[in-house]
Amino acid sequence: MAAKRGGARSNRSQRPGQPPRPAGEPPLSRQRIVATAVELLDAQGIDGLTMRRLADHLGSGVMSLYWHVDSKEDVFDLALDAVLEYRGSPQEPQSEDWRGEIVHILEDWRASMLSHSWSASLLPRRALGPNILSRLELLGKALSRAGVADADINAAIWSLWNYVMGATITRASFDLSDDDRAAAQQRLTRLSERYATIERSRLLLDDDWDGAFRKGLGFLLDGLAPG
Amino acid sequence: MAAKRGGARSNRSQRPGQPPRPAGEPPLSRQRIVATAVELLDAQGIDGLTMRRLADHLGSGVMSLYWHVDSKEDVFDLALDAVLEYRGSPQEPQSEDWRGEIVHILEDWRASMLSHSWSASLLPRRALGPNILSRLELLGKALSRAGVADADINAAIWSLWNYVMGATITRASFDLSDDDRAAAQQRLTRLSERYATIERSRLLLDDDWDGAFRKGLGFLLDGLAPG
DNA sequence: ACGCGACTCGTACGGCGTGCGAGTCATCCT
DNA sequence: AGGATGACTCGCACGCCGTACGAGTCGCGT
Repeated sequence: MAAKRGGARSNRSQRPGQPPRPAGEPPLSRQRIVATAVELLDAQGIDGLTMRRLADHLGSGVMSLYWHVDSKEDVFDLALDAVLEYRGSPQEPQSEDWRGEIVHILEDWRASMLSHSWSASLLPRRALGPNILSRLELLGKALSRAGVADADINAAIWSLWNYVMGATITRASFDLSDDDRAAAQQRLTRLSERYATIERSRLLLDDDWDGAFRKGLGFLLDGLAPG
Repeated sequence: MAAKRGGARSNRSQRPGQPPRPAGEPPLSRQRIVATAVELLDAQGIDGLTMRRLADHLGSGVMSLYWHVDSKEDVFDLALDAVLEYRGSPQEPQSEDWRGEIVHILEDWRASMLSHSWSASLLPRRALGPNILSRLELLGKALSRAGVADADINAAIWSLWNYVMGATITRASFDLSDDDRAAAQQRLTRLSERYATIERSRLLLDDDWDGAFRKGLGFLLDGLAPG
């Protein structure tokens, strides 16, 4: 009763005969809306997505969107899950190199999110879509094969999830402000008595994000499955 | 030139003689604005903070706020940093239990953010305020004392930061949806062939967040400073 | 012929952040 | 004393937002 219509739209294409579309635009559909939303988000960031702009890009009226989606929140959810689809190696390698496999899963995850940088700051407040769950499942399987005790599996999964989320979100948000970071480091230097250690290590200037990600992930995996 | 006035407001209280305030409200000030913003955020969440509401609670006109802050973004920044102030143990323990110390720093950090749950989803897109830097400095010192090599210090700091951020953000966002999680787990069960592993481990039902946080942190520290 | 469901969309409402410029009042300079 | 200055407050108005509502179109089953 809340919305005009509950959840399951998408009776797409059950249209029996081809309805001759004039020429201009293909018909509106959930998929087309989501795809366009992702484009817009990629191009303009989170604030760049408005229902009006979305409708413009689709060549439709604003309110038509609401037949296919429940709300703008809904659009965010769909766009996020769409972007996080996992195209893993097609033939399950099932190798014994569980560590390499886990690293691969997580690096791919991070890469997916970083190539749509809005997704990092979006994910925290959204539900887990099916594509996210698939990734978690994959991770769980790999950990299990790696010999992590059943009792530790959940903690292990969450640890890795936490690490990846934190790293990705941090990376995505620092990315934007390149000379801000230089400025910040300078501020540190000026106050070097208060921030001696991180000033010395040049924490804010270090920009080998990928290396740092791998290194930290290595530490974590060392702890998770020693030997 | 961008804003009417750059950064350094805050010539507060340099007023020579007490200007006799009538009785009603104390004068507007950056501090009062930030404090009220935090109250509002705590009570109503991120969307609950609007400039109009903020002004109402302060008993002032909306536009008066803009004398003291640059923009709503500015208010967010200030509120975030205010909430993340570290009130550590007053007498630096300087103990040899570096591990306990690190755990304490990070648990306190997490607790600070969780007690203002909006902060978790806000932090990703903001600059590092002085209070955040202080915490990083503390962490760096402790790691250094723990014997982490200079070359690894940055990676270690970021690893712990990532872990804490990820864990906190995840916790804060899952918190809100308690039976959503039950529903999600049920969905898993229905599709148990696709999600066998995480269904079996009851990943989505496990709600010992604090325990999982400590456990995962333990893993990471094991990897960071073995022995 | 007619109703019905799927779908589209114009209008309108209430709320938002904030630019602008006018108003108040204590202080300082002459 | 008189005027200028600067700190601060605030009402108005603009353009944008998400979306409730209800009217309109069109192909189909009867």
